[in-house]
Amino acid sequence: MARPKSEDKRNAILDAATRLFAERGLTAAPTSEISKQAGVAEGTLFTYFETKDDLINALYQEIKLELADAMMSDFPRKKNVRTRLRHVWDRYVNWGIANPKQRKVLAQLQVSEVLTKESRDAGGAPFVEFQIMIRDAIGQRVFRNELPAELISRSLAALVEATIDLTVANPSKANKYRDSGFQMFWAGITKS
Amino acid sequence: MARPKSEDKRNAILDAATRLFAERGLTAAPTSEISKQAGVAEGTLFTYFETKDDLINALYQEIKLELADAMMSDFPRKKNVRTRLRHVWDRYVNWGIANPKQRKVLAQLQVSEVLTKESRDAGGAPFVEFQIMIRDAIGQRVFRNELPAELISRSLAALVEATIDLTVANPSKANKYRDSGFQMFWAGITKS
DNA sequence: CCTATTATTGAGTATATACTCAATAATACG
DNA sequence: CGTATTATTGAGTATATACTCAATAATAGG
Repeated sequence: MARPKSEDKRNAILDAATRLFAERGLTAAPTSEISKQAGVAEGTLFTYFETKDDLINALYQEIKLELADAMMSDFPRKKNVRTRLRHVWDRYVNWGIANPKQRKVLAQLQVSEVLTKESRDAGGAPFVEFQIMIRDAIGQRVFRNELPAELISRSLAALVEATIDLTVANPSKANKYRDSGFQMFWAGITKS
Repeated sequence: MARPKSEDKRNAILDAATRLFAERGLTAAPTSEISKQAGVAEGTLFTYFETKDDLINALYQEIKLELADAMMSDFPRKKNVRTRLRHVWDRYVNWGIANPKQRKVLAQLQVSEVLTKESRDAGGAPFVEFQIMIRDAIGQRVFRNELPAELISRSLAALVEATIDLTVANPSKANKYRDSGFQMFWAGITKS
């Protein structure tokens, strides 16, 4: 294996793509610009990613992994469900505020037609521990009766996203939004 | 004014665009294909919409208007807040199930970079009555303290979207999903 | 029925951009 | 070192597509 690929260049390409996709959208960000901003020749981009679609799919998995890492680091496995959910909630909110471009790209990718089923599956993989927690809690009847697990995960994600948007628009109320948002979520899923 | 434009042709173009955008995404649907499916020459498309971006912006406003009409028709203005919210909830869910393509296009448009601020404002206009209802209810302390109006609207939208997705995946449980989703929403926003 | 005006057509154009490839440079390994 | 292998470069290519425009058709108003 003579002359290995550089992890740095790969990351530079993914970083530049994140910036440009967030600013201009997936299709309005040409590979020529991405490679220029990454500090490599355009041809080099294609030694790291066979096609632009491959780059997009790789970026999706990368960002999902970052998000999962942020959410699940120091996860308090021994604490009760509410504490664990609050942990995930806070980490997710913090990540979103700190990484607006990643968040914007993710929003575009979720609805795009270029993501393969494999990418979607791979993107979900880092969240299995979270999903297992939800299923366990359902088994232990922590939540309102008959609530599907997917409804719970999706409402968490949706309320976090709304919380982040509000916080970005009005940063001084960050703590208030974080609390109200979680209270609303928790009240919605638990028994009255 | 010799030879007027045809409302039918305009609608045919918007319909074809909806289909193609839903199937292939905004940028992968060429104007040549849109006009072909609409049964007009490509040049005709550009007499109805100056640019493709204009077409996209017009389509956005059109779909938002349809959705608002569906949600607010027969709106029970005299009934209590819960009943009114449930009305909106049910209509929104029904519209989403009946109009999967419109819903998919809307999801793409919300995160796209081509929507102008004017379009976003115009798209929100048909929902003012709904927004006013929320603000009134907040004034009357119907909801949990300190919940921002935007958090309420967004969580309704998000939970409806999740409910629709679940229903489409498992139509026999439509009624169950519709009920659990709304219960979750209502429990989340009202005082315990 | 005339005619001024505007819609319709579709072949043609200008432009953008994903991807290629021959030449060159770097490096792992013997 | 020497060399086989692979990365790097960037000018060039093939292709796609948004938009134009001259010719033609339709229609409102007189």
